[in-house]
Amino acid sequence: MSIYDTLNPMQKEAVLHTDGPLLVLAGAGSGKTRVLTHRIAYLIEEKSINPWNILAITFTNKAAGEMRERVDRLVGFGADSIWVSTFHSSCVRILRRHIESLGYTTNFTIYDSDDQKTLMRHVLKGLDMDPKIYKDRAMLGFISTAKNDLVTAQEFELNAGGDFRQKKVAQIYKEYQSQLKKNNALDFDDLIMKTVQLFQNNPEILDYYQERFKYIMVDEYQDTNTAQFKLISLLAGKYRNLCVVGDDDQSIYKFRGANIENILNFEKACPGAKVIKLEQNYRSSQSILNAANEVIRHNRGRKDKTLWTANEEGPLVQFKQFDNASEEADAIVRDILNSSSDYQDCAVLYRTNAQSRLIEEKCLQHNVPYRMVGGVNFYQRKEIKDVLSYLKTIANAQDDLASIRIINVPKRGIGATSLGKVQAFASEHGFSIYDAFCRAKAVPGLGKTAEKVLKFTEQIEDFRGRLEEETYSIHELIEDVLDETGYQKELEAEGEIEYQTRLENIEELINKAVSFEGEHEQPNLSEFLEEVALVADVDRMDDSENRVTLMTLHSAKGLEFPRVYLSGMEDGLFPSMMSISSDDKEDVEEERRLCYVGITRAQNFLMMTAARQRMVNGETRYSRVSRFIDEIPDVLLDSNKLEPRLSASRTDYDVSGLPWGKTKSSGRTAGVSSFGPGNNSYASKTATPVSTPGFGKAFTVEKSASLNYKEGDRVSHVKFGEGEVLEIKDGGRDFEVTVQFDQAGIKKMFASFAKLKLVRV
DNA sequence: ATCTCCTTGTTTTTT
DNA sequence: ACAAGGAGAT
Repeated sequence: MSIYDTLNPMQKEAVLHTDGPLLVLAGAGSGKTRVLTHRIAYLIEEKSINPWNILAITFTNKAAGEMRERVDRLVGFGADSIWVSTFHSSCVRILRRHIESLGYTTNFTIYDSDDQKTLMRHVLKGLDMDPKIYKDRAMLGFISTAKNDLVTAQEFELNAGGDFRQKKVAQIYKEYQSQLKKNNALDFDDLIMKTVQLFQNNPEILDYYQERFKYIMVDEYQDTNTAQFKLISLLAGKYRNLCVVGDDDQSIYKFRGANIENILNFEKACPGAKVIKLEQNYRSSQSILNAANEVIRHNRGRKDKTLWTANEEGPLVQFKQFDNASEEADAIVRDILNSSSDYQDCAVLYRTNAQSRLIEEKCLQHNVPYRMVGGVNFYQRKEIKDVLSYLKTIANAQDDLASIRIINVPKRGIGATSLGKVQAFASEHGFSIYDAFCRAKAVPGLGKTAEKVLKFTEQIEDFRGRLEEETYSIHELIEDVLDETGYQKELEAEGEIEYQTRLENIEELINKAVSFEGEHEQPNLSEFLEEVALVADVDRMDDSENRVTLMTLHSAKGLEFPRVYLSGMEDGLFPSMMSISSDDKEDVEEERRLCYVGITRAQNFLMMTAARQRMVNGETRYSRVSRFIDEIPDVLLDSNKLEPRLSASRTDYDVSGLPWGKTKSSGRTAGVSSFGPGNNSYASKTATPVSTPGFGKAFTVEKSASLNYKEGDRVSHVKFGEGEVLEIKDGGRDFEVTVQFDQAGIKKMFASFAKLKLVRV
C-alpha cells in the first residue's frame, strides 16, 4: 500500500494531476496541505521530477516551514532543494541576485510599515504638502493599491488625467519612489512589483526561472493580489504546470489588495485548467460545520460548494451574551478552566487586537498561561528597531532612515537642528545621510557637533571592519553594539521593569541571530536583516508549550484547535462598523468570510460570545448581537440570547443611526457635529446613567480583589525565584508590587508583568 | 538640547 | 485609553 492510498478520491485526483493548470477548491479542513505535500512527494518519487524544479508558495513562513517538514517526512531526501517560501521571501531571493538591472544594489533594505510612514512624512514635508489634506496613511494606501495592481508612478500620473487630487497623489507616489531608491530600499509591495518588472524587462532572467520552476504550487490562492497573480503567470508561462489551492470562502485580505477574482476566474485565465473540489471536512464536528455553512450561505458570488463531514455530531455550538466585555472575558477563561482541557488545545479569537487586553487580564487573574500572537509586532518594538537600525547602517550605508534613527540613540548631543543641517548638506550634494555624517567637517554651521558625529561614524566603520573577519558573528556584533555604543547603559537608566522586558526582547533577537548562524554556511548580515524583516507574528508562535492561544481571526487562518472561543460577536465590532457603513456590500461579505474562517478553526467545541457593553477607544459602546449569530438557526445553537437584555429601552437613546448607543465617557468635549451644539448635550446626558461614571474605578477595585496574594505572602517569580511581598501599591493601570526576593534582593514590578505566583507555606 | 504638556489620531485585519 | 508627535518652556 502506498502513501497515496490514504487519500480520498478527490484528493488523489489532485495529487495525480501533475501536468497543466489545476485549481483545487479546498474547503476548510478538507486536507489541502495533505494534498500539496503528497503532490510534491508524488512529483519527486513517482514522476522523478528533480526537487530543484519545484516551487511551493505559502502565505506565512510558518506554513512554509511546516510544509517543508511534512514533505521531508514523506520523501526520503532532496526535500531541502525544493523552494518552499512566501511570495515575499521568494521575491527577495530573486531580487538579491538580479536587482542591479533595476538600478538598485544587492544589499537593499526592506522597509516595514513604520519605515514607510516615516519616509512618507519626509516626502510630504519635502513637497510642502499640507499633512491635514494629504495624510500619510491614506497616501501609502493609494500607493500600495497601485503597486498591488502593478501601476507605476508614471502610469498613475497618466491615469490621473485632469483630476487635481489624483495628480497630487501621483506626485507624492513619484517622490516616494525616488526616495526609496535613493535609500536603496524597497517596501513590501515593491518586492513583488519589482520582481515582475525584472521578469518583464529581462526575458533571459525570466527564462532561467521558468526553466528552474517547472512545477509551481500556490497555497491560499484566494489571498493573492494582481501583482502576485502576474508573477505566477509569468513563471508558469512556459510549462504551465501550475497548481493553485484555495477557498474563495476564506478570502479575507481584500484590504491588503487580495483579488478574489484570481480564484473565481482561474479557469478563464488558464484555459484548459482542471478544477477539483474538496468538500469533505476532516476537522470539525457536524454541529460546528452546520453553523459555518449557515453563515457562509449568506454570501453572494461564491463558488458553489457544500462542506460535509463524516465526523460525529458533537456538542451544539454555544452562544452567550454578557453584560459587559469584562464578564465576557472572565466567562471565557473560567470555561477554559472548567473544561479541564489542555491549555494548548484552546484558542480565543477576536476581531481586533485591542480586544486581547481584557482576555489577557483575566488569564493573569486566573493563572491561565497564554501566548499572544500579534499585537505590537516584535520587530516593531522600539528597542528592536534601534538595534536593527544599527545593523542596517552597518550593512547598508545608504539607508537614511536607519542612520537618522540611531544618530542620537543613545543620546550623543546631536539634536534636530544639527541633523537638519546634515540633511540639507546631504541633499545638496546628493550624499546619503551616512556619507554626509562621514563628511561632518564639511557641513556648514555644525561646529563642535561635527566631532560627535565623526565619533559615531568611526564606531560604525569599526564594526564594519570587524565584520570582514571570518570569525566575527552577527550575534557578537549585536552584543558589541549594545555595549560599545552605550545603548544598554541608556536602557538601564529607564527603570527596572522597562529595562527587563526590553532586554528580554533584545535577547530574543540575539537568539534569532544565533540560530540564523546555525542555519547558514556563511551568515551574511544583509540576509539576516531581510529574514527578520519578513517574519510575521504567527511565524514566531511557539506551540510547544502548554498555553492558551490568543489571536486575531486573521492570524488564525490555517490553524486548528479542539476548543475555540470566538469573542466580541457584536454588530459594529464584528462585522466592523467600517464594513457595515461601507457603500460596498462586498465589505460585509469579507467579514462574513472571516467569521466562517473563525468557526471552522474549531474541531470539537466552539463558543461564541458577545458583550452588551464594551469600552472602545475610550468610550462605552452598546451593541446588539452580531448579525452573523442571527444567521445561524436557533436549533443549531445552545444560546442564552433570548434572555431579557440589561437595558431593553436603550434604543430610545439611539438617535445616531448607528447600531450602538454612544457615550463620551471622558476627555474631549468635541461636538458630535451632525447634531449641532444643542443636541450634543442631549446625547451625552441621556446616555450617562447607563455608562456608570466610575466605571474605570470600579474596574480597578475588581482587579484588586483578584490578586491572589497580599502583603506578607510568599510568592515566586520565574526569574527571581521566591520572596516575600513587602508592598502592593495601586499604580493606576496596574499594581506595583515590591518583593524581597531570597536571592535577587528587593525588586519593584508591575503585577501583570511579573506574573507572581502565591507560594503555599 | 531636552523636557513637558497638549493635541491628535487611532482601531480592522498584515506580508 | 493610549500613544505619538508637535509646540513651547527650561
